[in-house]
Order: sequence, then C-alpha cells, then structure tokens
Amino acid sequence: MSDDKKLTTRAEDFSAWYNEVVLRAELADYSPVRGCMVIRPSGYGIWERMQRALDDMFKATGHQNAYFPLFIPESFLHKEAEHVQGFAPETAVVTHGGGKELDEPLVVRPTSETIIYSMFAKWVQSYRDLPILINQWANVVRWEMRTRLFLRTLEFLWQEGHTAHVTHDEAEEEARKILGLYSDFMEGWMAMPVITGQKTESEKFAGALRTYACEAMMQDNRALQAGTSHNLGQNFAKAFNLTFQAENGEIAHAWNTSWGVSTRLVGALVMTHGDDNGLRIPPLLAPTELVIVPIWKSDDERGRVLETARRVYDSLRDWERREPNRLRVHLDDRESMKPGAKYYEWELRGVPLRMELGPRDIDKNQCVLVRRDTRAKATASLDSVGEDVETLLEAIQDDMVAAALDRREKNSHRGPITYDRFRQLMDGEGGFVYAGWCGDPACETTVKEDTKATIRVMPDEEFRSAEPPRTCVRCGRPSTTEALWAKAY
RNA sequence: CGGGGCGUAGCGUAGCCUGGUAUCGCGCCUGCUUUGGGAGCAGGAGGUCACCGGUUCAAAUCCGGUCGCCCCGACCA
Repeated sequence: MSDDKKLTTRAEDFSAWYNEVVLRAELADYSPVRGCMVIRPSGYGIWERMQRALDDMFKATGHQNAYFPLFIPESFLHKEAEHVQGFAPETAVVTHGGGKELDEPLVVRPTSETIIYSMFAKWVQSYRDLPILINQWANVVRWEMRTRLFLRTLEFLWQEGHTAHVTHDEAEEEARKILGLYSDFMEGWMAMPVITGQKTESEKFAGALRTYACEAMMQDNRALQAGTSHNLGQNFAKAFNLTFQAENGEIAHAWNTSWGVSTRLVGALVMTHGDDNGLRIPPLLAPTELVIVPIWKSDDERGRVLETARRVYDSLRDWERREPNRLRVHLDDRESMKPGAKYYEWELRGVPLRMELGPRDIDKNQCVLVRRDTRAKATASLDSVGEDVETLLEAIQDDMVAAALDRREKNSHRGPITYDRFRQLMDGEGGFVYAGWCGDPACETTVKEDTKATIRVMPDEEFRSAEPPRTCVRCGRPSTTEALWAKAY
C-alpha cells in the first residue's frame, strides 16, 4: 500500500479490506496463538451491546442464564453418534492435569449439548419439571484448519441456548421462536436483513432433527450463516437418559432445542455495512453514538469552543429523554490532532454521528452534524440539538437496514434459470439464487463441486418466490422445494 | 493437509540476485508555529535483520534445517 492512510478498497480486494478494517478500527488483533484473536475494546464494546440486546430478548421469552463447565469428559461426546462424527475431528483435548496424565481425557467444549443434557437428566423427573429454558454465554473451541478474524477462529465467544420440552411440537415452536428472535435482532439492531429457512440434511447440525438458520448477504455477495436454531428431537435425550414421567404415568424422553449466535456477528456487521472509509456501526449497537469534534484556531478560541463543547457534551450525556439508556457521546478534545484527522479516525471506527463545533458555529448558536452512513452534513441549533441527534440516529438506523436490504435484493436472482447461467453467476458476481431442487443430495454435491455454491436454506414462506420453481437447477427433474443457493463463508 | 506468498524499529517497507557501516515512509519523544477534511519545520529515541546451524577474514544477503504468519483450496458459528 503506497498510501498507508488509505484502506484497500472493497473493489480491489474485499478480503484485504476486511482485515484492514478489523485491525485498524481496533476491533481485534492477532494473538501469539495461531488462529486465536484478541478482541479489543472497540470490538468488545459492540459485542457487549449485542449481548445486552439478545440477553434482554432471551429473558423476555422466559429463558434464564446458567453456566456449564469448559471441560467435557471425552466419553460424553461419543454418546450421540452423529454428534461425535461432526465434532470430534475439531476438538482440543486435555490429556494432562496437575502434571499427571488424566484417567479420561477432557474435551474443551466445541458446543455444550452433551454436558448440558447430562445435567438436565439429573434435574428432570416429572413433566412438571419441563420445559427447561436455559442460555449460557461462553467461549468454545473448534480446531479449524483455516481461520479469519471474527468469522472463524479456534476460540470464539457465543451464547448457546438449550431447552427441554414435553412434546415435539413444543420443541419445534421453541426452535422457530428463537429463529424469529434472531432474525428480529439482526434486522432491528444490526440493520442486517436475513433470509430464514431450514437447512438441508447435509448442512444440518450434527445430531439435530432439523436445523434452521439466518443467512445474510455480505458485500462481496457471499452468504454468511449468522445464527442457527436446532430442533434436536430426542437424539440427545436418548443418549443421556433425559426422561420424565408424563401425566399418564408413562416414562418418555424429552425433546430438546439448541441455538446460538457468536462473535462472528461482529464480522458480519463489518462486511454488511463497512465502506472504503472504514466501519459503519448501526447506532443501536455503537458503543459511541455521537462524537463531538471541537474546532479552534487561537488559544482564545480554544477556550471558548471547549467550554461550549463541554456544555453540549454534558447536556446530551445527561439528556433525560434518553433515560434509562444515556446517549453514548464522546468529546474528542485532543489538542495535537487537526479536526480533519479526527474525522478520518472516527469514520474508520464507524461512529454513526459526528458533531463539528467551531467558533463560527458558536457565534450562530449552532453546530454541524455529519452522518457516517451518507456523510451528509446538516446544521442544528444548539438549543434543540438533542432532538436533531435523536432524529438523525433513528434515520441512520432505518436507512442502513434499507440500504442493506436493497443491496441484497439487487444481487438476488429469481425465476427460471439454466444451469449454465447459474454456473456463470457463481463464477462471477455471485449473489443469492432462488432455484428449484429435486431433493436429491447428489445434485447438492454436484453443484458444490461445480460451483462451490451450496443450499444455504430452504427459505421460509415469506422469502419464497411468487412463482415456485418447477425444476431442479441441476438435473431438470421436478423441483420438490425451493432452495436459496449461494457461495458461503 | 496440498498450492502460493512473507518474516528487517510499534506498523508498513528497501536492501538479498552480485556478501563489506541498516533504507525510506508512517507512528513515537522534545520545541516552536499550527488546527473548518489526514499540519509544517527543526532536533531526537528506537534494530540480537524470526530462530538454529554451516560456508567465509566478513552473512539481513549464500547453503541446510526449524518455527511462525498471511492468502488460495478440501472442513466449519
């Protein structure tokens, strides 16, 4: 990079752009351990806001937080056949403790179904003990071959919900409810619209009956799985003797669900909203919503401007209209940097709204407000700037989701499509293709080999095409289901 | 694990082919002048050239090995 002030552009190299934004916006950094990353305060601040929003949603739907151990007896993983097949190859295993070899190796959890359902089995006797609705915020480890900041690291942070129910239908309702909750969060808070639907057999969670997922489109037109919700059926209940006595006296196995989103969402945020100047954080998730940049020339002016800036800062921070969640405002009073340099820095960091305040503004009792998403400038009276800030932040949040939706739809393809055209798309611009599928896993595999595209989901009704596809995009046989095809992360 | 690239100051780099005092930019420190879109000038600090071994009077440079990182594939939140 000849000009190391400028980012590589998305068009030049999307992958390089992504890495640069994450590093230079100080969201994360590489660690001394291969494949592991350090989440820095700017990145963790976003995750904390995500956590808070999601946690409130979980609590509002009756879930409680708990915490289960990091270590899982190796034998637990083997109790559910598909589960061990799916996860065993990518586990980290502890063989020694306190200088001695362990009798039974401990697996560092790649996910916690086994240990959690073993405990549920201990706690449940009667149908009256159900449902159990548990969530935990935790770290998990999966020994991936290839890693990328936030998108795939050996260790990552997530939440995993685990529930147990009396009936299949109740578990199904729970899995679906959470999928909807995730979708609402991603659209409402992250300004990232998603397609929801069911995964095919080949893509479903190891050990699940059915997997539902939220799929988002990144700016390089690839799909990112942003969250999953599984109906586990009775598979784990049977493996861990999670039984209860029903109302009629019979012993039955419980029905489970599990569901999770991870710090991958921070990466999704970058790839959904970032531009060639850096990050753009939707206001609801921004650790700082508004940054005030004072401008002065002489010492005399500096005193005057800073005094006003501090007054504005105090009044906005304590603004009662924003109780109980105070406006997250920062005053950048660093003296060694020119205003322009500060603008670039805050734009890189993605702060949604900037206030410029100089002598000329103060003379007119006004300030300049600049949106990060559009870089549009507007003046506002200092007497009522709170209202303007509030209005703009809401507009930014709304416009960001609208822009993301618009981008996704522009790069989505519906209607009859030949396999040649499909291959051409996947080879070039990419995007989401809604096309028919005969239901044969062989076609799925062939398409993947030919194009690297996979069925992301069999979309839910609201996302399906008005005219259902008639034939399988690969083989031409009658379509049994509409599928969303795309290259994925 | 296969293919490619790369390890030189906090970051980014030149030098390596053809061995001989460590290059430049950003950042950092001090001072002065600056501050409405990435400040200027002057002075200054900062390096076991990834590691180990070999060749040589002499190695960042040549040879052998090791480790690590990034990118592209096969696997995945």
